[in-house]
Amino acid sequence: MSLKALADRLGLSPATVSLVMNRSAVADSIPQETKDRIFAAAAKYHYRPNFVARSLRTQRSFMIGVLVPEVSEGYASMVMSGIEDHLLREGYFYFVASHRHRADLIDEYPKLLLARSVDGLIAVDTPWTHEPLPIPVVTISGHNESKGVTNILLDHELAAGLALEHLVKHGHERVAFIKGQEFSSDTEVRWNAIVEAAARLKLKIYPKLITQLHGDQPTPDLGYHVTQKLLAKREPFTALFSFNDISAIGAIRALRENGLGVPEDVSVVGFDDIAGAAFQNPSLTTVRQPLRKMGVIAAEHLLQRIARPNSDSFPRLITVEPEFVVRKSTGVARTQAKTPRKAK
Amino acid sequence: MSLKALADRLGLSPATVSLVMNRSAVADSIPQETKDRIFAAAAKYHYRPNFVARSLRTQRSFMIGVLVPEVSEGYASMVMSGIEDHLLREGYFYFVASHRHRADLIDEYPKLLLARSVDGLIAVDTPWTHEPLPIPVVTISGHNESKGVTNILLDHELAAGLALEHLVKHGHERVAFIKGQEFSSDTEVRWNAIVEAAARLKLKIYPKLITQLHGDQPTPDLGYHVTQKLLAKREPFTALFSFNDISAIGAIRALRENGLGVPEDVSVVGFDDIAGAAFQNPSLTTVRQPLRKMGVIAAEHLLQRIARPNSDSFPRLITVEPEFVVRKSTGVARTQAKTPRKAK
DNA sequence: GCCCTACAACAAATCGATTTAGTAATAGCT
DNA sequence: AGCTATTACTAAATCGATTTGTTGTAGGGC
Repeated sequence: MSLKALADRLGLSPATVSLVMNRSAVADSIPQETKDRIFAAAAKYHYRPNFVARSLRTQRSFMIGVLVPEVSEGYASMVMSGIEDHLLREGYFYFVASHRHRADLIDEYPKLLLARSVDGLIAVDTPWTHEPLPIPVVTISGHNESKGVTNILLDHELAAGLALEHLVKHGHERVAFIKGQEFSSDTEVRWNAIVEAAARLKLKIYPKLITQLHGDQPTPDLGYHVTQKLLAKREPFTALFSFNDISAIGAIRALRENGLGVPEDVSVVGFDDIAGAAFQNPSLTTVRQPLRKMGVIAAEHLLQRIARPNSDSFPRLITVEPEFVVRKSTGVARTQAKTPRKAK
Repeated sequence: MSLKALADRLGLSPATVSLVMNRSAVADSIPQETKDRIFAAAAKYHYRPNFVARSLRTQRSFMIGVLVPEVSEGYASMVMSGIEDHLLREGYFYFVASHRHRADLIDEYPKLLLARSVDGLIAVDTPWTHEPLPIPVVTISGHNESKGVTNILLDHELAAGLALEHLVKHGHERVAFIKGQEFSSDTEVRWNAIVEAAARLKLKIYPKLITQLHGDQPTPDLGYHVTQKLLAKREPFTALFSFNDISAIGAIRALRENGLGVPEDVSVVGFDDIAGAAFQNPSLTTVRQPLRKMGVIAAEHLLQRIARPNSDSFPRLITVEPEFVVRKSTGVARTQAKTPRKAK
């Protein structure tokens, strides 16, 4: 049922019907009786305006593009959940595209989405080095200074401080670190924050206790392997601060297999507080990112920018605060750091 | 840069440029030299056809709607990952809408998506009782007989058989069951398959050992609570077969808190094999659903149906096979089922 | 009786592509 | 020369809405 067909049935022109349906100011002069007739007919025939046609005419599609590394992974999907909440409430739909860290896709998808006439773009955990786009862009953990981009970032200084304070307070002096992958946009900022917080807390960082994740699959295996290698160095430590919960889970397994108890021998701190963190065994002490909230904030700011196009007065940076969640994977440091026994 | 603008620069009509760009048969008579000029200009000015305009004219949007209960949850996001893989490869984009089991949204979203001119719909783990839609619909674990719908279902008979055979083989005779929520479309079918397989294997099912999940949040808490209640009955059992991995994880925690070891006192079998299942402690024995693959299959069949509209010869039912994954949460049954001690 | 304003509605252009039904010019054939 | 066939294009309709700029008509003021 098109506008024209509806207008024909009413004996009115499409223009009139459109004006009334959209509550245009021009329709003020149209008597209530006629309006009611139009609304009644629209309801009766289940008229819904064709969005494609409307988009073509108004140059507004009410569609948003969302770029993530991978949908089937806790971080991105929590953020998406927040994004969706707000967008659908406001009458928008969104496309999801996951690039799996492939540079060609990170480059191509925004263009494809643009050709689809999306009104705006949200990039989650995706490095953003694009030329300025003709539509508003919001990044979450994007870490960049591109023109026209609103960044939503965690306060990594606070995050690092909370985690290290917790460890220091429990007597840990030899702390191992698992850094994030090269490609992860949080990696560098997070690490700098850790170095800074450690200095402030007079916690010495031992280069031999620093490892880094490699590989782009979001599985605990990465943390497992990296921890195995760390243990092979036989460099004692009483705590481990992991880049994310997924890796922390793998790390715990590796520690266990090497005869080290968590938290008796080694305290483990994760990052993110993904859905599964609380239900690990032991439950994971971790730095919670307000992921859903970050998604909501991203959507809100994007829609605000869409509503006021070519206004230059939008925030470039929005910081959200982490929360430290103490669970069972951390405890008081052993006086003597234990070296692993060989895994049987 | 529109088609018209491009045509103007070339001194040709939009018609010609469109015909050539789309490699229409009508353009066969156009000399290669002209075609090359057109392609060169298109590349030079980065011409990309406006999808909205094209959709309006051709009545094909190359957009798919995907309906899920919740994006931030392992089951749906694994399936989505498979769906996305295939769709983007074929030049489609997709909208995601999560209904969180709200009946009004389950009813409304398909209509909204239809008004958006999607070419097809995939409903994941969503009961489907809609009137026939004018576009192809594929459901995953939808369990229904609606007209015009392609169903993709797990072979629940096989799944139940695999799990119960494993338990029976290990000497389990008193097996507790956690059924799925009322609203989950898999619940009934799965349960029927379990009853059938149990009969075949001469495994007695004790009504007192049957519990059911309640609540629509995808957290282990549901499994935890239900298992607490089960234990409160002080009805002995040596194994527990849970509706899904998430609940199994919660159940394990409840068992532990009541002084029962997994798998020493109680063997636990999950369902789905979500990403975290392998990295639980103990790692979870579970029935693996090929979720990504189910997503891919759904997308494939949907696109096939879109390619051949008003053909009635499409499969109504596609069955995929589960795989039984033996890990560390199951073992040989205790000769004497142990009753829980009070949690301290 | 004439002009002006307000009212109620509509015609037509527009968004950017696709696609059918042409047309003009040249070539080929008898 | 006259006819058809081919070549190389193009005009115009169309998809379904939005929106600007009219157009009659009725009523009010003088």
